[in-house]
Amino acid sequence: MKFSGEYNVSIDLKGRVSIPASFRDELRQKYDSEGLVVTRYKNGLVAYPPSRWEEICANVFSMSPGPKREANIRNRIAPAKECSFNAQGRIQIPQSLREHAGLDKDVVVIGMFEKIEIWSQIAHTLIAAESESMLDEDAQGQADLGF
Amino acid sequence: MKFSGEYNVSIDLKGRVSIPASFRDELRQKYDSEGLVVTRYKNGLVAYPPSRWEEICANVFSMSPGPKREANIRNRIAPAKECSFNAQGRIQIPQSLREHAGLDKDVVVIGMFEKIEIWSQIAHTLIAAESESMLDEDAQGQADLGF
DNA sequence: CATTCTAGTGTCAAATAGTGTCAAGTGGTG
DNA sequence: CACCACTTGACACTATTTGACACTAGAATG
Repeated sequence: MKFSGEYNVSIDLKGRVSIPASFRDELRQKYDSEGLVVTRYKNGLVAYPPSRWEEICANVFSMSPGPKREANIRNRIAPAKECSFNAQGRIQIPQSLREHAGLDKDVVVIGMFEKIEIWSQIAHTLIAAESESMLDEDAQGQADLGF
Repeated sequence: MKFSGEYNVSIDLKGRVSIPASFRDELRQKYDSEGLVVTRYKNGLVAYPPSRWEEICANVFSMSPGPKREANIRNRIAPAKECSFNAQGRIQIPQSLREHAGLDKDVVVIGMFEKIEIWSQIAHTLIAAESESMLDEDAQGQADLGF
């Protein structure tokens, strides 16, 4: 059972986000971890179990020098921060990441199997609507998938 | 734990930039240093622990004479300035470097493992957006890396 | 040569951000 | 409907960052 499900959670006045208990259980059991590595992703955030993050970093650092490697380092690796849970299961998200994602009061946390996405409610509404219309336009593709 | 994380800091009216406490701790512990060597880098600035800077200088000076060696000396080595922290953890950035990077009020400081980059907010927003669209366009590549 | 400007320094104190913890809400489950 | 686990808001406390101001050194001006 990987991370899954969509949760509306709130952010407290100091920038801490509650991570759903089911995700914390999963992390403890499958990854033996009490925290997450959070970084930028599009105009939201993404969080990985620390062990997964190490693998990703190793992959990026082994790329040959060039603009793609640099873009990954600049926009994914460098802004990343390991955040651990407090007694209430909240993580403190650094200010720069909160600003990047426009987090403020209402936040959506989504289990994406190997990773967890974190969006502001607004950004999530937008991206979900966009995805929905993409699916709409491809009735055949959807049918082929069995939907 | 090398330098990492992205911080929005401000520059005071005399051109001093606050360096995040986590970077200062790292410098003190791993490099036994109370300052940074700052120089030009693209249209921003980059800062190194003094011991790393010595190595870089040695590498440049051992190049065989030619336009590349000269360009390195002219644009990287010559403009560099060692800046030490004041009691509040700020460094004074020379005027010529501030002008080069267009620093004015809002500044972004980014930990890049062995070095620290310093950008004006505007320049950083631009470069990050550029990097982001490069990553966006290569979904396959990103998936291969494990993101 | 005296005076005025400007850039830079040192320091203080206010403002802001982050941490730890408690207890009140909330919603799901039996 | 009562219980329980989870989530949320709140508060006190600490650490960090920021704005302000007085002071110094050196350059520019008359």
